[in-house]
Amino acid sequence: MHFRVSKALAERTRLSADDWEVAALEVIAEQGVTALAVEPLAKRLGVTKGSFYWHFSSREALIQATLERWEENDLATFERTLNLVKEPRDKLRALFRRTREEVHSHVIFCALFKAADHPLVGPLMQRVSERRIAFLKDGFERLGMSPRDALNRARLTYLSYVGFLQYYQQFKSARMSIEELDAYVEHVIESLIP
Amino acid sequence: MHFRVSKALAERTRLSADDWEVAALEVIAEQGVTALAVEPLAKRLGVTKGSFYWHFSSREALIQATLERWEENDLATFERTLNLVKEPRDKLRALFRRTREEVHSHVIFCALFKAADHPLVGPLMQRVSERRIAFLKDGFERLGMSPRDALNRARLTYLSYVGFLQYYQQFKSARMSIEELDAYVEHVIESLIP
DNA sequence: CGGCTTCCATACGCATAAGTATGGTAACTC
DNA sequence: GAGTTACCATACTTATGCGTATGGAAGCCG
Repeated sequence: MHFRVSKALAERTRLSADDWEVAALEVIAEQGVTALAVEPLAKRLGVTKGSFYWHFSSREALIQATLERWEENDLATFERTLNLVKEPRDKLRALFRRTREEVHSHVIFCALFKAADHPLVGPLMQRVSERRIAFLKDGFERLGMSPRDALNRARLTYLSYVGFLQYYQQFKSARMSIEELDAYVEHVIESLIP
Repeated sequence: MHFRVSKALAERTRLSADDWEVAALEVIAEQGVTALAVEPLAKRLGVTKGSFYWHFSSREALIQATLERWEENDLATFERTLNLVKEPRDKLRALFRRTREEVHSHVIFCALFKAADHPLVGPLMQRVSERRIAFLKDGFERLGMSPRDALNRARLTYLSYVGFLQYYQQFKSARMSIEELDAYVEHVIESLIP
C-alpha cells in the first residue's frame, strides 16, 4: 500500500541540468573540486545518479558546464562592478574593499584556485588571473606608473589578494576581527596604491 | 626454477618508517595530500601494503609522522637562514630573494597550504604561518614601523608570498622568465620594505 | 485513452583504496 | 644451526565512486 506523498511535502519538481550545475558549484565552494562526486551530489538533490546521467554524459561534463557558467557569471559581475567608479584611485580602492564583501563569490574563487591542478580548472584560473592582473595594471598605469612597474604592482596586488583569501578561508579559528580586517585592508590600500 | 636476482640490481634493502615518510613527502609535493594513498605509495617503493601496515597503523599515522618531520625540518632551516644576516633590511631582502631558490621546499609548502582543509594539515600551516608573520613583523618593527603597521605589512608580505607560490607552481605554462622573475622580486622589495 | 517522450530508480560491473589476517622468508641471536 | 624477531607478500573484506543497462512512472500529444 503506497499512498502518494503530498506534492508540497515531497517537492517533486523534476530537475534540469541547471539545477545540477548550481548544486555542483555549491559543493565546490564547500569542499573543493575533487570532492565533487556524482552519487553524493544526487543524494544532496534527493535523487539517484540515474537522473544525473540523463542530463550529463559524465562527471567531467558536469564540471565543464559548471565552470563555464561560473566564468560567464564572474565576467559579468566584474564588468558591472568595474564601471561603477571612474576615477582610477577610487576604482582600485573600491576593488580592494570588495574583498570583505560578497563572501560567497570569494569562496568559490578560492576553491577553484586551490584546484588548479585539475585540467579543466587550471586554464580557467589562468585566464581569470590574467584578466584581473591586466585590469589592475591598467589602473596603476593611469596613476602614473610605468608599464613595467604597473605590471609588477598588479601582480603583487593580485597575488596578495589570492593569498589573503586562502588564509582567511582556511584558518577561520584565527580570523581577524572586523576592525582588524578593515585596518588590514586600509593598510594594503596605503601600501600598494601610489 | 628461480635464481636469486643480484642484490645490486634488486636493491632489496628493507624499508624503515623513515623511508615511507620521505616518499610520502615526495608524493605530497607532486600531487598533494589527498593523492597520498597507501597502495600507490607501496608500488612506488617496490613493495606491497603488507609492509606499510607493519610500520604504520594507518594512513593518518603516516601523514601525521610526515608532517611532524617536515615541521621540524622547516623550523631548523628557517632558523639557520635567519641567523645569517643581521641587518634587518638586508635580512628581509635575503628572505624575499630566497623565494626564487630552494624550489623544492617551496613546492611542499605550497602543496601543504592547499591542503589546509585536512584536519592534520590545517593546524600545522596555521602555526607555520603565524611564526613567519611574527618574524616578518619583527623585521618591519626594527625598520621603524609601528607595531600595528608592522603586523599588517607582515601579513601583506606573507600573503603575497603565498599567492605568488601558488600562481608560480600552478601556471607553469605562463611562467615568467628568469629576468622577469628577478624584476618582480625587486619590485616587491622596493614596494614593501620601507 | 493509447502512445511517445522525458525524467528517474534499481541493479549491475568495474576499479581503487583502507584495513585485516595469515603465512612466508630474511636476518639476527645465542 | 635452531629459534626468534623483523619485514613483507598474498588474499581476503568492506566501502566508495564511475559508468551502463534497463525498466518504470509522470506528462504531453494526438
